[in-house]
Amino acid sequence: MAKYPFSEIEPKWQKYWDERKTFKASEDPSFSKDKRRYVLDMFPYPSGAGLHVGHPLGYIATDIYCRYLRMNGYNVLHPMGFDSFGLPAENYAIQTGTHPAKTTRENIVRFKKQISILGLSYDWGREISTCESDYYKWTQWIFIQLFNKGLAYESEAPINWCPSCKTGLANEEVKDGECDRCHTKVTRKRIRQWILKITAYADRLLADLDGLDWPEAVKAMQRNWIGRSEGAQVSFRVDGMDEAIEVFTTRPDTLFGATYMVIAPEHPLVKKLSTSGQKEAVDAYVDKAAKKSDLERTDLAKDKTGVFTGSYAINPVNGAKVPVWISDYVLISYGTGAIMAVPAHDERDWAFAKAFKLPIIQVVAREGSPEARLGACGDPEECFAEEGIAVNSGNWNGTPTADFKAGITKWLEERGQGKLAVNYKLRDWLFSRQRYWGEPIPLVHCPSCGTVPVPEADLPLTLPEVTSYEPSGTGESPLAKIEHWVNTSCPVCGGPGKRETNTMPQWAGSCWYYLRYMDPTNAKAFVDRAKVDYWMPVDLYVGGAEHAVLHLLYARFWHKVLFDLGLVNSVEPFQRLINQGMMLGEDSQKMSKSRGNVVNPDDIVREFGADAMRVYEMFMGPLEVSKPWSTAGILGSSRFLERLWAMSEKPLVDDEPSGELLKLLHKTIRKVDGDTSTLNFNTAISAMMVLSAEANKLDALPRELWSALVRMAAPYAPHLGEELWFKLGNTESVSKAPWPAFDPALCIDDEVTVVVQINGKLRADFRAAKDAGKEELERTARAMPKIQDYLNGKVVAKIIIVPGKLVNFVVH
RNA sequence: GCCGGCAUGGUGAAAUGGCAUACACGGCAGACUCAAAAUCUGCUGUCCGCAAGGACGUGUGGGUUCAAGUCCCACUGCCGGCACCA
Repeated sequence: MAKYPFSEIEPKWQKYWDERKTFKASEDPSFSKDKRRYVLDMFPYPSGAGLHVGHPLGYIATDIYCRYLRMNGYNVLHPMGFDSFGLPAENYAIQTGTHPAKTTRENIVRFKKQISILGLSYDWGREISTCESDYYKWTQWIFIQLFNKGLAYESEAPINWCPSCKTGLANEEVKDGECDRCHTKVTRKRIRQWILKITAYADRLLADLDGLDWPEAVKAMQRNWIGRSEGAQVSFRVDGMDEAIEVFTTRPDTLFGATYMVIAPEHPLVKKLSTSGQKEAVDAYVDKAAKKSDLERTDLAKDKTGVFTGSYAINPVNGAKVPVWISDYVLISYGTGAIMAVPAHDERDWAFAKAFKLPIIQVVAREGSPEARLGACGDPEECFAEEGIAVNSGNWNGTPTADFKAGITKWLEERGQGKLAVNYKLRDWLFSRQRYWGEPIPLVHCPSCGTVPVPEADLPLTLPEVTSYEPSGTGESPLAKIEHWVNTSCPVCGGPGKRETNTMPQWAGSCWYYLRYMDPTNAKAFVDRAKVDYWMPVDLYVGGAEHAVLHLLYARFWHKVLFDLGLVNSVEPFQRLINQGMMLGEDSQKMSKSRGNVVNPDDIVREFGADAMRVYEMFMGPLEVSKPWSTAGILGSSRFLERLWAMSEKPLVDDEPSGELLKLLHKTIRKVDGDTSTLNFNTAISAMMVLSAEANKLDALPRELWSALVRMAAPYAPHLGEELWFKLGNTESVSKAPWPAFDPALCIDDEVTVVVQINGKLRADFRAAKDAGKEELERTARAMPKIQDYLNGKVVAKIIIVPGKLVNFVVH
């Protein structure tokens, strides 16, 4: 038997789908809301590097699912587009002078070609590309909505700076003190930046995670990243000054143990608190801290450093005078930038107090300890950071931590010296980049009107042509040098103004692309609300886990803002999320050029066909887990498809399949149906393999069985599916055919194997009618000679009988 | 250190608390063939045994249960994330 001619079949059907727009989606009102599905892939950055077999994994999965849904009568929105602003094209432009738009468009063509040979059922009529001005016009428009809502602000605080990418980075883009993209050590730099106030949505970004059908790991990562912590804000009066230091603490119950305070080197009170004697030392320390990178301030510098200001603060609970220190272990960006230090109950304060010989007073004792009963103790030998019972705390002695926290917070509040407070680890989003290839931020700086947005009628504010793409590295983008572009008139007063020269980060375009797919050519609005109501929210979103906090957090933030503006219908954009696992190389290592273990999908398609590659990638194991590629392994999937092809050459008969085979058919439909709907594609394929192997034993195929098998296989191997469907005499795409139905009555076996156990160990089995009663099963089991041997001379203490399954004799 | 996940044959893996290893790769044997490829059939967890059969077996150690890969407790290893966040 010759190999089935996939190299002819596959292009033929791709052309057929393309010409007939088989997968075009429209807002057809005849589909009820519950018969509509929006299935989305994370869109790619069209890199010039080309794909490896792991890249299309998620695309194949969603494609199978969409084809399955269509056959089950759903109206499916399944679009694809390109995240096309980004540094690689810009860096290539710097090297070669080629305009990034040109490189990007070429890469998109290449990318589309490479994925289109896989037979993916996208509605390409909805394709979008974030770097095209008819798209980014609306990215700019949304930015203006954020600006007008007060959610965008300028700042000059020190930021994360990547010296290699020559741009500022958001917190989320820094990993282990390195730039997430290029792994260069991040430094601190003070330049003017645009920041988005994502922290204003921290509580909702956290709370709304609960209702999402997302992997626990991703939800946990976002919860961690948002990092909500509850405590108290406490005010410490500065001795001899009309000033107070505000601190945030999660342990107000340890206030009696606060023996000193620490403010960050950037704290606004640094100058005022420094006494003349300490001024020189303070200035030197602050200067040194400013030069340290975040990495030096954290990972590398576990040894505590600091300097005394010379000033003292008054502890509100006991009036004690405590010294105020400056140290870079306190971060200006968290809480109030100042802490009360309780060395006995905080590891960091403990290390600092030891280093500078500051007093340590224990105020919490382990529950049940002698100290807890006594309410007092001597100098502690180690730091105790857990909860317990208050000691050395005046009237509060004996109070458990939780009660103490609540009580002291109320006590402080009554005296106007504190209140309940919630803090988030999440920082505002550093949103501007000092680079060329991004959306220009549509703002004009006017000397008399301030910063004003570009009027909607003037959007898109397009990128000007430049002669050099090179970033200046000084914190100005290449746009700053284009005078005719920078110099403009103020949209409010008409006077001279200057354009904002920062551009947006790559995340901007991906924050709302899923909305534009619904209405990709709308020139009047970013999306028509009626279309949003038709499709949103996204029912299934599939993509890589690397976006767990970055893209997924940013997009959720923008979506909530759009919701608040009444522009979208849901508080969350992506109801269900699945992270496809990584495809490793044959050596079980991450697939990468440098390791030389990259497998190219073009080669696989040429040798085995796209259908075989699709089926194999889904057959390998669960979608979510990482697994190594095996070119030898694809043979099994290839053989399965070849068997289907060979079976299609057999004559068809109109008789019903024989009893056992009919049951197998219906059980297979039930299995494949269930597993496909839950994306358990590997076990669905396995079930089809079993059915095809059984049916292949016949010389002539029952038409009903064959038709069902072809339709079940079609979402998985769509080209072969169409070919076999037409070979069956059909004249319309199998994607328009109904998914086969199963008869539950035919899924039940008349006779089942019942196993017999002695003390839980399997000793024998027998066949019995499926509905045989307990008495009958026990009688049959007891009658077996082998079982009689085991029971002989033993006392049967108990018999467990599960009808249709087993008989277990418990003996001794 | 904290948070999340994973651990089953030579390999990818399957298994509503009820026959561990379905399906596939690889391997072995056979059929077909002058021969090979392709295809088809059978066998393939480990150990003992000529066999019948038996013992052991899902990272480790405990536990719950008539029965545990599955539930509970403690641990080990690997992967991912966070990490001076008060």
